[in-house]
Amino acid sequence: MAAALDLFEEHGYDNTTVTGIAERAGLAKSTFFRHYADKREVLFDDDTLAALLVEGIGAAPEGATALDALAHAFDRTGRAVFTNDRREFSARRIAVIAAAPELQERDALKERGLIAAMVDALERRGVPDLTARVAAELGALAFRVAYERWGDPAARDDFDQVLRRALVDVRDAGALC
Amino acid sequence: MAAALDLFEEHGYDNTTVTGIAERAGLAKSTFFRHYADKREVLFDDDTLAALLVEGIGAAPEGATALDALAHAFDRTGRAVFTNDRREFSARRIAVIAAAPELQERDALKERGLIAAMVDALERRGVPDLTARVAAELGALAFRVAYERWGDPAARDDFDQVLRRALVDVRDAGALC
DNA sequence: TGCCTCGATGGGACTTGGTCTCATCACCCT
DNA sequence: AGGGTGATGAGACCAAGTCCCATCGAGGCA
Repeated sequence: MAAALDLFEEHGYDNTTVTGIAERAGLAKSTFFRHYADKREVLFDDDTLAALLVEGIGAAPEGATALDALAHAFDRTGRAVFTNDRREFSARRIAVIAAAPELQERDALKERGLIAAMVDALERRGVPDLTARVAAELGALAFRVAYERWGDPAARDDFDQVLRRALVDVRDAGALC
Repeated sequence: MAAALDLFEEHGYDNTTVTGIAERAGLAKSTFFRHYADKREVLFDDDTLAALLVEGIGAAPEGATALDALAHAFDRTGRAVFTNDRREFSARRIAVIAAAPELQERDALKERGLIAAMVDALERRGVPDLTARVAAELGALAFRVAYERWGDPAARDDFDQVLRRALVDVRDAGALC
């Protein structure tokens, strides 16, 4: 993954071959595809996030609203996954993805997966379907906003704080619609 | 596009080759790629939707809130693009996309594009950034819900009615978060 | 020590998506 | 009749992704 990120930065996604990535990492092309389903996946292989979110939503206090359950899950998840030593990496990753449509595509799909997982977890709490979908969508938006803000080198707060703040901002903005 | 939809239904997306699609349509492979940027794009080549939405948002009455502007745009757009004779086609298209991850990926990216266009149009009306993002996200959700409901063969209403209804539902659900 | 198993890797053949170039063909204009 | 022009066909070519088989190294075991 590190080799891929380097090469994508240096030559662009399109001008980087899987053979090149593997070579740089000291592996064969076939070994690359044994670890990643395809070239895009090399920047998206994290499944732990969804699992943690689902668990956190399930563990939220009984009477919490949908967005409160999300806030609870975010608090438990944020700092665990996005440690401060990954901040610089996140910024580089965001920049590379923003420059390659194929990576944006994968990013959008992964986000859909996250949203679907959140909707599932909310519905298991008894939240009605459409409410769950709206809440998950807003949660995902807050997450994206937080990820961008946190990736800023000038930012100093931990991810969970940034995320909580973003969720409040999104909720407030939603009240103005 | 018709040839592709047929073959995707019959053999699945993965087991359909571009050569096969072109053959069925009486064309050469190179001609296919002259019309569509890639194999996925054959089901997503519609740019008019975004343009109509942007225009509709710009034309909404001055004092309207963000979601009201979206509702206005939806009213002008709905029936123009999604005529009743395309209802069956939409249902087939949805089913094919749901069965192929690569198509879902493209679908997710196109939706992001639509959202970005709506955010732009809203910001040009003076709507603050985060409010615009929330509104566009909710609008996209309403759009997706409406597209699904409208594709149901049992549905009888025109698309713009279904869409308006979906937007109200989403707004109500948002109030419960 | 020698043998065996097993998971991870390397290597290479093969299919398909996608790009590019060149030739051809139909049509239109004068 | 001739010459431009835009759409198409044909095929070479590259890279992504699949598949199969050979190899290697780390234990486990007699």
